Amino acid sequence: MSHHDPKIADLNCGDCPIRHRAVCARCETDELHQLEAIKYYRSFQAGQPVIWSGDRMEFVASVVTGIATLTQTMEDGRRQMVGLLLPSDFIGRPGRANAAYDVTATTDLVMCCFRKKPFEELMGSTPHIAQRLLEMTLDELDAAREWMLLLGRKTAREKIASLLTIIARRNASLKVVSKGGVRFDLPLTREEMADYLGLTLETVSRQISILKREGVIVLEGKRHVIVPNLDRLLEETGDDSDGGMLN
Amino acid sequence: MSHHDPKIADLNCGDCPIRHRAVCARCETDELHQLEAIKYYRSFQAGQPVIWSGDRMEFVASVVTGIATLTQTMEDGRRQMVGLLLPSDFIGRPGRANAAYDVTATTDLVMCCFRKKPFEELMGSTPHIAQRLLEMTLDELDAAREWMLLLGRKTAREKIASLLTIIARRNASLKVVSKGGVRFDLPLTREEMADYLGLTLETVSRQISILKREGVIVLEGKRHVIVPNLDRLLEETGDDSDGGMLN
DNA sequence: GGGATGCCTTGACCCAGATCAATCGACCCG
DNA sequence: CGGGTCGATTGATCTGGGTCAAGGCATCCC
Repeated sequence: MSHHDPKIADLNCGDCPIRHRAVCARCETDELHQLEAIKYYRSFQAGQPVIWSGDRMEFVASVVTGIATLTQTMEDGRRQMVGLLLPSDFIGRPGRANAAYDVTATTDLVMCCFRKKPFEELMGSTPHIAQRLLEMTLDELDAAREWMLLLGRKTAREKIASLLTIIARRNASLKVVSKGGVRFDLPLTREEMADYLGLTLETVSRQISILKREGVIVLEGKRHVIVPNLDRLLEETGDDSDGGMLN
Repeated sequence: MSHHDPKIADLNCGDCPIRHRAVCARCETDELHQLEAIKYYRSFQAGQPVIWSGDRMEFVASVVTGIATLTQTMEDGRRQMVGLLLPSDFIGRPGRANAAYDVTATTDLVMCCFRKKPFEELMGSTPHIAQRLLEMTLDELDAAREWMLLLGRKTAREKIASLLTIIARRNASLKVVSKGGVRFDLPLTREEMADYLGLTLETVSRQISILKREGVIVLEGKRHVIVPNLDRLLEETGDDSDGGMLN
């Protein structure tokens, strides 16, 4: 990835791919300059840890490119992923000194970081940042609650179908194939999928095989998924079929 | 409850029991007067629905006394509780027209409501409200993520112990008995506990019986719980024993 | 070429928790 | 008082997904 991303360190906020979806989305140009003054980029390779739970956090950040995960671990090693961070998602919590979760880069990752102290000060004087952060946090809360339904009540098959649907929906790099079909790469290993879904990796593997056998999905290698008919996949999620007109 | 709460409708914000923990916690007296001008109280009896998912919501609110629940339901009837709203907790989402969850009063409930439109305007002009709401939303997000770990990875016994611990910790009406022990009333039926924990009501009942048989808890009637040794209960939750020094 | 490693798949078996069903007790009401 | 309702308990049985174990298939490195 980095070899055709030559000068991300010099990236101008105006040209930033997440300019209109990240915490800075609502900022006017002068506010953007203030953020620009305290920002710096950090890159991580796929698989690298970004922070461990309990570590002191000197910064908050936005994901620019790549994918990171938030994970909680119990003493005996049981793990539950509690968040999937895609481009424009926010990492860290203003007003908290230590990380509450393990953060890991699952693909190559570029983050736009702000030192915490100046960011917090800027938030006090720039309502546009605080407003956007509130909005993003409310969205994350909704996503967390949807995930609670999945973890508490869905079957293994429904969990897999739901995860594939979410990746298909949120992933910018997806390609449309034919009418009603899409294709995309899985950004997670089977084990990471299991950690996200509250399953074991064996069950994930088996359910994917079953969906493949039934023609709901087609695999090209282990990671590339083709969904010939997205509606068909949607039926398997257990969710309200009619997209549930919220908002 | 209402017979010794004679004039809640006339309650002055200065005397409000949730004055220092709700959305209004950070407000100065003049800001409080502005909120006071648009507030009104609503009461619900135990068991009454407050709103159904999808309904138009004309207000946002704080829980003043009592307990409400947020629940999601799948078409086939599977239910998952996604939030437990205790006094000072906030209901509704600024900027959203329709409710995303079913809200139900599980005990007699009094809410302090604000019509949505004026509240949103006030939020724009009163950073103290938006700040506090952001803080509360971040706390709820953390709670939701802790619940994701419970739903995805804990055993039935650990789930019950965790729920009892949370109720013991958050419940103001709890009494301390002897050294290291507490007693309190369960605000939920077995079925509601099951909906919260991602279990069936039979499993909830069985696990409670087992904890009782082992002396971890003592029941007085169906609803009143005595925990002779809170540390003992804590050991059963599966959580880090040392309260996990965050923040 | 031939290990070694990482990720994935598949099979055999088992068990925690779901399901189905009967019973109990507290409370209410005619 | 007897019958109905609602919540809770307990038993018997079943099963979805966990656990344990054996390969498979790339990729990498000596």
